Parts: sequence; structure tokens; C-alpha cells
Amino acid sequence: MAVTIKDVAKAANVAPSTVSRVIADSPRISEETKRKVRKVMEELGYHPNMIARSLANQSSKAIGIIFPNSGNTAFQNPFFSEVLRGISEGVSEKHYILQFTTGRTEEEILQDVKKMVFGRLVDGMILLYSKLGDSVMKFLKEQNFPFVLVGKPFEDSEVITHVDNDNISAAKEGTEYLIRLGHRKIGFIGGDIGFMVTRNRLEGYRRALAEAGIPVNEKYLIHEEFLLEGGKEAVKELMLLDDPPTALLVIDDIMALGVLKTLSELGKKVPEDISVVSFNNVLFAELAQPPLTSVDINIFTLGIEAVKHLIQKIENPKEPVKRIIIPHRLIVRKSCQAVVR
Amino acid sequence: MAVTIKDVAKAANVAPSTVSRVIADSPRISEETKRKVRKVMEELGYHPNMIARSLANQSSKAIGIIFPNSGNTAFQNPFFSEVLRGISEGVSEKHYILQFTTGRTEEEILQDVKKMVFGRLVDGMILLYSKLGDSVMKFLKEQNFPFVLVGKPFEDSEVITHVDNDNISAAKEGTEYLIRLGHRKIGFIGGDIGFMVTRNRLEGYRRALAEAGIPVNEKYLIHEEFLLEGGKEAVKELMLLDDPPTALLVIDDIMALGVLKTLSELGKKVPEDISVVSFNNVLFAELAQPPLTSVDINIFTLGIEAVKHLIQKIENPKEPVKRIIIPHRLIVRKSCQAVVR
DNA sequence: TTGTAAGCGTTATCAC
DNA sequence: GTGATAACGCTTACAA
Repeated sequence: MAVTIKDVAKAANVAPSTVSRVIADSPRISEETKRKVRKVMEELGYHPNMIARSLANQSSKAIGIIFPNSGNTAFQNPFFSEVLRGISEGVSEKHYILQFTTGRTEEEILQDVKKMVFGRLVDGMILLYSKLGDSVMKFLKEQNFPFVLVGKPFEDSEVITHVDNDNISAAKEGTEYLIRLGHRKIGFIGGDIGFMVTRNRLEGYRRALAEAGIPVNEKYLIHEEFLLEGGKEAVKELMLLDDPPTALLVIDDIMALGVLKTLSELGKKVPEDISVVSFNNVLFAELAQPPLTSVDINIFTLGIEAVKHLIQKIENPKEPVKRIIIPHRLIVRKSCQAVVR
Repeated sequence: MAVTIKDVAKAANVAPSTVSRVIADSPRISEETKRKVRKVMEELGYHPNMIARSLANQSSKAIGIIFPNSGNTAFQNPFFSEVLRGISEGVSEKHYILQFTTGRTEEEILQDVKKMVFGRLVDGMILLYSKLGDSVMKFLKEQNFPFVLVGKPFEDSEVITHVDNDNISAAKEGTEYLIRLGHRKIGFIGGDIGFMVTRNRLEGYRRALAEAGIPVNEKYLIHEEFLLEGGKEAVKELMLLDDPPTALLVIDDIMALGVLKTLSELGKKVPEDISVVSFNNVLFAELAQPPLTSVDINIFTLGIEAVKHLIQKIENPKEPVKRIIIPHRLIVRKSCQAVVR
């Protein structure tokens, strides 16, 4: 068995409580005893048992991360790797520890979350998606457990600290860019309409069209749950329309890659035959052929801010609810071109 | 404060130990008491405190995952997302929990690992890389702490349970495929030579050439640490050689994407002007333009097997050391073509 | 079949 | 300044 605080105490001829105080660097302990105890800790190779500490402190100094159903798409999408990088960065600085849900269905994830919350395994959670009627968020709210949402809540947004982009503007700007290039027939390829991000971006798209006096053609609207294969059929249908779009707003770089592929199979050239704007600006946007014009949403920062405000909330329960909006920026590359008349 | 085992005991008129036994579904408790206690647990909304349980059991039922310096490349590469999916799957089944290192330098990571090990935060670890002189693995070995390595150890491989691909054969086969297409001038673009995977694949490449009687041209060998940008200059130099290669073996799909991009900037067409074979077969290999011929190494399975054997080792310390080799398979797509004479 | 009590390794509240 | 001692919530001999 490993060396405990008691072993140190014995060897240093002090009480366990003294050792504990030395560890906490309590000002009420003399420098001399501190030195002595530290020396013994060193010699014996003492390391604190975090589990015992958690139990005594009623705090685990750990944060739980909730992914959308990891089985399918989630881990595939670099968005999550990138928020994770941000989160990791923040967490590391604050000396917290990271814990993950591993469930694949919403039900399994809920079980994971309950285990973490009730099991006192984490002090707070970061929810990486906002989905209509999500039972996980409902649970967190009911329990009044500290959490921050990455995304925009469907309701109670005055009560839920969240960090998000202004996705409506982001999509509006992307669409406006296309309109400025002379496009009037613009398709929208979105994901599951159950996710807030899909809705917001769709809304931005609609507003841009409205302001430009372009009626929305419902045939131009596609919602696919699956990142890649799924979009295929839909895109084909879209392009087979009598009056196919000359530009596409695609909700996500990865989906855009799928679209690019389908387009190339159909013999359509980007940007010559059709322009594409997507979102997120993950690494692969730049690597695509052609490089994608994409709205950068600062994913890394999303992660950093999420932990920052979560930790504030954990350490001060009276912390007011906050809404953090991370700026976005259209990165123009080579996937768009002015419409030829 | 939440409801504890004692509250349940009191409400059910039994001893705390009885409640504990009911939770563990001990056969020594009568069905009747079990029913009664369970009912009370339900009513009171009892949930076990995992921290307390860990302390009493001296086991956290948690597994730690060690990433290579996450700051840079690691999270960017879908390899890690994909192993994680596998690990996640395995872990979820066994009702273990996942914990992460968040450090960015080897030193920070080592600190994270020490905290997990000494702090009793995890029962075992999965090391996701094999690097020459790595202090993290050294530590794990010294402590005789249960871990499994994803990759091939540099030394002591009889002592370290590891799950790996036969990367030498994988690379040999990839190279042979190119040779069969008539290529004799084949470049090798690898990553950090400090990683075992780089060395093994280079070795496979060398063997294939040797068997085909093709001398190795050292000018054709490139080692770049950075996934994307890094390769750029090197690839340019390579292609500017008097006698440039007609085919490239690239260590990783993501790096291959960078290579594809650079090639296209140089006006070189793939596969017409130059053939490319890469490794890992992540999602993006298929999505690339042209779709990449890549050696599938079953990343997901790598993850699944890693947790499986780790858990065996955790639950039975006498479990023998194992070496698990996951099969690979060349997936032919459109990035290669026979050499024109 | 169930209860009692000690113990897991800390921290925190009192005393002195 | 430092030392006893009681938590924290659970498991597990050992008794009964």
C-alpha cells in the first residue's frame, strides 16, 4: 500500500493534521515544521490520494464533458476535437481533471451523466450541444447542477450560462457574401433540425434572402442527419432540379466535403459551376479541393471560455448567469465565384 | 446534502451494511429485504457516491487515456478520435469511466499521469503512442502500474502488453502495390522519427524496395514533424529534384492531404503525374480529391482491444503480457496509377 | 440472514 | 502552532 499522510506524520513526529496543513501550505504552520515535513514527504515519496481528498472536500476538482451520441458522427467531426483542445487547455491551467461520457444513445448518456452527478465524480459539466427536448440538459437543470452549454439553449436562456456564436449573423453574412457575388439561387444544406445550431443558421440564411428580396425556395432546403453519405442523395436531387441552385450554404465543413465529393461525381465543378460556403473552418476546410470558403467560429475559444465560466460558477455558486458570444469571421478561399450572366 | 446509504438504512429499518449488500446484490440477503430496501432507495432517490465507494474499494473503475502532446497535432488527427471511439465503446460496456491527460508538454503529461496514478484516480492507463525515450512510459513501467500501449514498444516488448498493427508489413504491402504498378522511384514521407510507427513504416518501405532490388535513394526520404504545413517545403524540394519520384508513400492520411494540396499547387496531378498511398484510412481519405488509396489499420478495433486487455489486466494482475496485432488492409481508391513508360 | 464496527486517506473543528 | 478527533459515504470482516 502506498505511503499515506499518517506515515509521513509518524516519520516526522507530527500529527496527521499537521501534515495536511503543510500540504495546504497553511500559514499557521511554522516554516521549520513545513521544511521538516516536506523533507519527509520527499524521502518517503508521498503523494496525496485524490479520492480521499475528494471525499473529505466534497469536491472532485473534475469536469465532465458531454458529447452528443458519440457512436456516430460526433467524434468524426473535428469540431469536437477542437473544442476539446480548448477545454483541455483551460482545465489544465486550473488543475482540474477531465471526465467523459461514453454512452451512445441519449439514454446511455443520461445514465453516464447521472453517475457523474450523483456519484460526485465531477463538480460541473460542459454540454457540447443544444438539442430540442434533450433529457440530459433537463436533468442538469432540475438538479441545479453547475454546467455550461456550448450552443444556444432552446428555452430558459436567461437561466443557462452558455457560450455560443451568433450563428444567425454568421449564416446571414455567409449568405450575403454569396448574394454579393450575384447568386440568387442559393441552397441550404443543414443537419438535424433538432439542433439549435441548424436552426440558427437556417434563420440567418432566411434573413439574408429576405433582406435581399429573394424569396426562399423550399426545394432548396435540405436537412440531413448524417454527415457524409446522407447528403449524397439529397444533393443529387437538388442538382437535378429544373432550376438548380448556383450556390450552396453548407452547415458544416465536413458535410461540405461530402457535398464537394458528390458534386464532383455529378461532374459539377466548384466554384465554376457552383459556389460553396460552409461553417466552422476546421483544418480540413483549408485542405479541401478547392479550399473552402468557411465561416470561422473560433472553436478553440468556445472551449476555453466554456471551462472558464464553468469554473467560475463552480467556485462561486452566486456567479450570475452569463451569455458569452464568440466572434466569427468569414474566411474567403476558393470555393466561391461570381455568378456568370 | 444528498441521500446516503445511512438514510436509506434508517428509512428501511435495516443496517447500512445491509443496504450496501443490496446494492451489490449479495446472495446473502433475502429477496424480501432486497425488495424493501430497493423500494426505499427508489423513494428517497438514492444514488451511490462513487468517490466514497472508490475509497473503500481502493479502486476507481476509471481508465486514464494518455495522448501525445495534445497542444499541437494530436487532437487534429482523426486517428485519435477514432481510437477514442473504440475505447469509449469498450469502456462503456464494462462500466468503467474515462479520464484524460490535458498537458501539452511531455513534462506536463507526466505530471498528469503521476496525479492519476498516485492519486488513485484511475485503475489503469492506455498510452496512445510509442515514442523513443518517453518518460511517461518509463514511469508507468517503474511503478508497475497496469497499462497497455497502443503501438509497439521500443524495448521490453516482452514485458509490455501492447496492441498494434504490423506496420512493417502494412508499409511493405503499400510499397509493393506501388512497385507492382511499375513505380521504381518512390518517395517516403514520414513523421517524427522518434515515433515507432514512423520507423516501422519506413522499415516496411525499405524491405519492399530491397526485395524488388530497388536501391533506396536517401533523397526520397522525408521526415516532418508537423502534419500539414511542415511537409510543404519538403515536398516541393522533392519534386524539384532532377529525378523526382513518381510515387509517394505517406505515413498518414492527414499528412497526405497536405501533400495533395502542395502537389496541386505545384501543378502536379494525382494520380496522373504522381501516385500516392497513405495510411490509416480515416474518413477523410475517402473524401479527398482524388480519394486516397490508404492502408486501413482498423483504428476502432485498436481502441476496443486496448481497453479489453487493460481491463483484463486490471481485474487479474496475473494476466500474462500480451501482444495483439490488429490486421490491416490496403484500400484501393483513385490516388494511384500505373507508371507510363 | 442481518447488524456492528473498523477502515479507506483526507480535511476540518475544536481544543490546548 | 500543533494535536486529537470526528466527519466524508461506502465496504467488509466478524459477530450474532
